[in-house]
Amino acid sequence: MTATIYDVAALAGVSIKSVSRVLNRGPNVSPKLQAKVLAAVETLDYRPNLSARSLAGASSYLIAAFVDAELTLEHWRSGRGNDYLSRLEYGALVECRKAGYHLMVELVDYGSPSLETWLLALLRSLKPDGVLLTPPNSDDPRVLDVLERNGTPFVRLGAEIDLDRGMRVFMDDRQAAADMTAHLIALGHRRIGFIAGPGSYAASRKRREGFEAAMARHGLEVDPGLVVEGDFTFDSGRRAGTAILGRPERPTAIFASNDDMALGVLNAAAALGVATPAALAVCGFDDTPSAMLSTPPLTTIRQPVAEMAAAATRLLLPPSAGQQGHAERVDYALIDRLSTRPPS
Amino acid sequence: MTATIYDVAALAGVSIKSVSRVLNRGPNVSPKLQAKVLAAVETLDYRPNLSARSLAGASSYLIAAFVDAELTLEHWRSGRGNDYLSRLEYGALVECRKAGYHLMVELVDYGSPSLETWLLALLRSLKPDGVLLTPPNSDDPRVLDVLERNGTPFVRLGAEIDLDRGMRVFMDDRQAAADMTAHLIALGHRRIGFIAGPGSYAASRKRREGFEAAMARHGLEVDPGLVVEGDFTFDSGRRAGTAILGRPERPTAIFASNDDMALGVLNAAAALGVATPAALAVCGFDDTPSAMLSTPPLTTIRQPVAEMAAAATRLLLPPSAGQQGHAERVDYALIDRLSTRPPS
DNA sequence: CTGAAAGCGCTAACAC
DNA sequence: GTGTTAGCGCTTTCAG
Repeated sequence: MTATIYDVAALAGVSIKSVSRVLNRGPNVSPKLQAKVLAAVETLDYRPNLSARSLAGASSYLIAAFVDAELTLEHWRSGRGNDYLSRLEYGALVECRKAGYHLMVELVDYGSPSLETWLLALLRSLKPDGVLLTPPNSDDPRVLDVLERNGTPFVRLGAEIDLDRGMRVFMDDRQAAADMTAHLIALGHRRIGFIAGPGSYAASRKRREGFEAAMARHGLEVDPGLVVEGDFTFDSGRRAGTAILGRPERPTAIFASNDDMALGVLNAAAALGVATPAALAVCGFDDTPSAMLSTPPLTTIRQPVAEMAAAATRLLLPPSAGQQGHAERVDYALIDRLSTRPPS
Repeated sequence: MTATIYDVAALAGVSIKSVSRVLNRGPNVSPKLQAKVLAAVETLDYRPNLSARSLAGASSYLIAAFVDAELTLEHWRSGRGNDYLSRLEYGALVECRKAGYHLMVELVDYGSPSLETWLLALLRSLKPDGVLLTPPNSDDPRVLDVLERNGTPFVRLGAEIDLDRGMRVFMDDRQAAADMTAHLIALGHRRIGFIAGPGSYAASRKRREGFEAAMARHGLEVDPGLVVEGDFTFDSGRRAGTAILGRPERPTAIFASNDDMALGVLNAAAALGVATPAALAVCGFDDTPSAMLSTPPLTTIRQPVAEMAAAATRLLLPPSAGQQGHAERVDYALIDRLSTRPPS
């Protein structure tokens, strides 16, 4: 009932191999033959069966995105959503679609002791043509090992270590944080509070470095009492904000390492009767959807997750497929909204 | 190099058919044989190849989620994120994983004139064991036609028309809106503003009906000047809020049909110097991540998207697979946060 | 209860 | 340029 390659070949009066060649842009196809095949494909509304292709050939037309199961489940359970994954998926999906590929998101248990075994089994059962690795797992040596051993091309998003392994797509977190800090300084702020992310995240460390570097470059001192470490959640931001605003000499601005924490600061300020942005400028990092929905809307760094995913996917797809060692930097943008203004 | 079913059979000293039977829980397997096979599978770290399974058998171990391409891309471009998709994926992914299935998200161009052709081709090339349909496309007759013609089981999320086609999972938007309205009334509110969603969405209409029904049941009049239609965006909520709050007799509460619009109302109130929740109670619908990150945090209805997706996925998976006509209702929850309190 | 053989629909060598 | 022929790794008849 469903048309197969044989039906197309029969209708076009050629061999199945010719049909295959036309469909796969193989060499040595006369225009006439191509036209006949294409016409037959059209009439029969034929589409090659993915499984058969994958089974017979080297390509599965499938890209897999490996996502940390625990982190992802925790995000979802807590109702915090998973904006990162959502954006990643858009970028990857759009590129896959253009090229006739499909995307499969796989939850990977990075905590499992049998991770390697499990991963290898997954790779063999799925045979993806390429794998997208998201942080913090872009830096997991076990994953890199398995992928390399299996010969599967992969792109690491925001990787920080072993930079010569696989392909990479990243943004400059350090410079972005420095830019944001410089932006506050240009506005006239001198006492600036900073809420860091967990030190276990490479991106957290980079952002903090950028903040400190920019302050130093402008000859400004970082008051240690104005730097607090949070864990990227709203609550930790609220607590950190409350602590910082409770100090005898208040800062005129607070830079939080991500948007959720910045929103927590906004909440803390409201609770303490500190007007934002009049009495306190607040800025974040990531440009999550909530950032533009807050009052006041948040000045932040737009992390181009979707673009990163799109670039990464293109690296995995032909014709650029699998350029070992290739690294690509994508640009961030400072989004200037209403939560930052000069100190009064 | 990669272990196949032959390797397992050889190691276990049985035929490949027996291995297949054990793996597929087929009938007539002696415990001894099963143990031998399982041991061999373990040692070889064997995992059946998905493509081969799909090609040979009736099952592809694949569930596809059809998502509106245009809507999704628009969400992405606007930076609004796509919380719905993210939650959907969570629910579906978790269930798929338990059952050894894989999830594939496909962007579908519902605006395309060749939609049917394209869909059919997709179904034939992927051969998914089931399809998850998201609104507003759960109600697209062309999609339902293709799916039915192709014999692919499908579940419609939040469908409103042709209720006898396929399987369905839904929540009671009308009752939820009525509950929220009753909640405001119980708090002491009498003049209540309402911001409706676009009339083209079935859910919008239901929510509005629920609001009106609850008001009527409590003998309260709906002031037409206090009901404005938005388009589910923050901006439309802000505009609607500004309009409502600009009226001579202000309401003491505003119920927005989704969270983004409710956040817009919060923003409008702040701009007009109207204190929330002291002078104005605000509530939303959906419980998006932003709802708990706002100041004040938003009272809202938690739409159990993940649970709906999980339930839908279970309906597609064995043993319950494809119970034509089956419909399942999932429960919402009224999340009472700080944006609503009695009128002062 | 278990095994042998026949494909599923395609790609890839290898001929012609 | 184009066609023939083997498989890819599994499930499914159909025998035993």
